[in-house]
Amino acid sequence: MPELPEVEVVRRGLDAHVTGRTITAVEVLNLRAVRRHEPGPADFAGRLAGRSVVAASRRGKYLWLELDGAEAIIAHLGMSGQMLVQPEGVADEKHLRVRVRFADGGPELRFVDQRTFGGLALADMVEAAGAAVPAPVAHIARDPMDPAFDPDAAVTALRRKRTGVKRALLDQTLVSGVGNIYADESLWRTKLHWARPTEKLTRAQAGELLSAATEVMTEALAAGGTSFDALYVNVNGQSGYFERSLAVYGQEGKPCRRCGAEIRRDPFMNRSSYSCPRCQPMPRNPHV
DNA sequence: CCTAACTCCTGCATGC
DNA sequence: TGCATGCAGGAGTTAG
Repeated sequence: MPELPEVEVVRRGLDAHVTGRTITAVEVLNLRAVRRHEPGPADFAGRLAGRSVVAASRRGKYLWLELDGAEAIIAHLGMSGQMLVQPEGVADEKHLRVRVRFADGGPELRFVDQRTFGGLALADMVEAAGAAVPAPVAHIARDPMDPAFDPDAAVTALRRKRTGVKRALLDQTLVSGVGNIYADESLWRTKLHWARPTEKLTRAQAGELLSAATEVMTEALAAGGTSFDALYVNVNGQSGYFERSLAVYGQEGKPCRRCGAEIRRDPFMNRSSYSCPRCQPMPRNPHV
């Protein structure tokens, strides 16, 4: 599932293959893919023709192609979204949702998404907390890879939230970029149970958790991202290799690599949390 | 204002 | 074999 490292891999691919090019035509093959673009698919396609891409940017799991004229194509990959750069004429992917053609006649950009949780939209660039971002991203906190990321402010935000630590870590308005996989990995590295109430966290513990998240995502990025069941691929259609390095996520029943206890899976927010029962003991007052 | 549940979607694995 | 169910889950929306 695309979290920060996977989205960053895609951003780099887009920067290399799309930045500097001029759009000639956009084809929306699935309405749901542009549902966040309020004026509708015709408006989306019509307003993109003739525009130039000046940069590929990212905050957390959001990425966007900045255009001339203070607008951007904002993209969220959801669970299964892919940005593919394909030569014209290559057979359409089964779940091709949007096609973008360019004036140079080179490879086209394809948004492919099986589960359709992702989508594209055209948005205005706005000023938010000293940064220029598309309007729909204004409420998203800076991620740990952002040069302007403020760890102390993030620690304060996490501890102010009255909930379990994993819920807080997944809240993109506090710290962005972390999803279910890297949340579990970060908690394991910090030896914290996912249901630990945030108000019981010391500043030091919250800081260690953020450091662990930064560390694990940095390692994943170096490996090209994490991938399962071939749903996530980078801009050229290649999967990452970080899944081999996961300590707890998806490892139910396997021995903890630190203590040997069997990794457990708990239901959490209609999904799963993986943890080591010995390294990450359940708190006395779990916040489920 | 705050937190948590709900909802969207497709494909694969599992069970009866 | 076929059908129902569960699971993967990010984030906007709604409810309390």
